[in-house]
Amino acid sequence: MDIIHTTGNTCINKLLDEEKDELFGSARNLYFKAGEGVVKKGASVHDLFLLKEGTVELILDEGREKQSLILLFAGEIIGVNCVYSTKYYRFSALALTDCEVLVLNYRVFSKLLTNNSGFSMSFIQYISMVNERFLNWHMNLTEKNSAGALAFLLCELEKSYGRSSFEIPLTRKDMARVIGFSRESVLKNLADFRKEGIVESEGRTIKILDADRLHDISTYG
Amino acid sequence: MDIIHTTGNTCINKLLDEEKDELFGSARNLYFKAGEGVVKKGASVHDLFLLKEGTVELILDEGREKQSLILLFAGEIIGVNCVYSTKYYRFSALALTDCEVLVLNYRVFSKLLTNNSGFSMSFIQYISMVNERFLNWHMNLTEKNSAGALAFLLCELEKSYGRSSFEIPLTRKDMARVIGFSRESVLKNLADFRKEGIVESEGRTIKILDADRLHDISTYG
DNA sequence: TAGAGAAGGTGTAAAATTACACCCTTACTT
DNA sequence: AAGTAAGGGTGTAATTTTACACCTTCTCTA
Repeated sequence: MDIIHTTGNTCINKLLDEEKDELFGSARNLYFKAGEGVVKKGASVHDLFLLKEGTVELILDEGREKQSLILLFAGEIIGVNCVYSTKYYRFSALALTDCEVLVLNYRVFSKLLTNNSGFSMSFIQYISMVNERFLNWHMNLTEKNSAGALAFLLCELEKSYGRSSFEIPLTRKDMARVIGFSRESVLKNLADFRKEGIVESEGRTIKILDADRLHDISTYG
Repeated sequence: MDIIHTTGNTCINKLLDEEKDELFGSARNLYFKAGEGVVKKGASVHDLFLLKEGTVELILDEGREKQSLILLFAGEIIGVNCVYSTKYYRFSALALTDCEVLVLNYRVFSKLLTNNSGFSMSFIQYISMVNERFLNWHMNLTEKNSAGALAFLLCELEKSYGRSSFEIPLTRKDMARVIGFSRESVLKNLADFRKEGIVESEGRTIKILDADRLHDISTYG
């Protein structure tokens, strides 16, 4: 199955220069340290948080926080689904790395959607793609066994960072939560991957040696 | 957790009378028998399928067809996420009951989105809500044990039909696929529910006796 | 009306995952 | 420098779910 993977939303490019000036002129930058909360579940959506740099994890921090929703990388609007539906965040976002967020003004954004039909059509495409990505992510993780889910996560990280060797922004416990399995399952599967020469891992440094094999495990696992 | 449950999309009500005439004038009705395929995964999205009557199941009919995506009831546009993203269906839709579908012309619909900003904003709200519903449905099923998942399904059906007693449009095997567990798990949990006086069930006739208890099992199961 | 097939149902065995217990190492704190 | 907390790691037991085997009922069809 193809993994739909937005490389960031492009709808803002549909704006005229003067509209961009208005949107960015009313925007401000926020910086978050790794581990900080970016948005809090239940809070009202006042503005749109465009993730310019870093990785965040979306979590449903309820009683049962077995599994996180998804990881978001640079280019995504955090909680874009909630902006025009519930108007409050349905989940929390946690910075996994240091993050830079551009806060776009809700009223300006909405006005531009209303006035510029090219922009609104492009935004419809964007949220449709985000929808697909969420669903795809979740289906990929929940239909798999623990090995397949871990392989999927590693493949996604490789793709997002564009390198086969990277520092994973998650502890083993975090990885378990993201893929919806136990910490022990992550450790055991990671040990298996090492034994079979599919990955090298030492602490947070992960190097994917056999991407094809990993992808197969992700697909058929 | 609140279950977001669209009672059908209302964005079409934002259209002017003449726009409605144009949209419905170019539309046609299709009728499907229970068991028939409504849309096929991989097919291009030519038009929008508005489900006027009946219940359909969305399935990712790949090799691993462990779990279906969601059930859709009257009022929903089938595959609305795909219309402006992938442009082809990412899943198949199967009629569980006899269905009536209103086929809306894609070009007319898109033109109205472009020309009527109130409609497009309302459509953005609609697809955001659909997004929420998909995610909520999936999270509810995958975070639960088999009893909780079955309880969730029964609660959703009760809510959709607006009655505590109904004919379930699914065989036990179907129910298993919808909630992502095995047929035996469904049967055993259903037997437990009967023993504990939570439901009565005889074949496809289901009567919910203790909705509160069922809801608790759904929430904490 | 006999037979096949689909559906509901249940017990037991097998498989997978989680939970627990415990180890080692590192890094931070006092 | 010792103590403690957090993270990585691994074996074994407990739990959950699935798989298998088998039975009954109902319906459709030859």
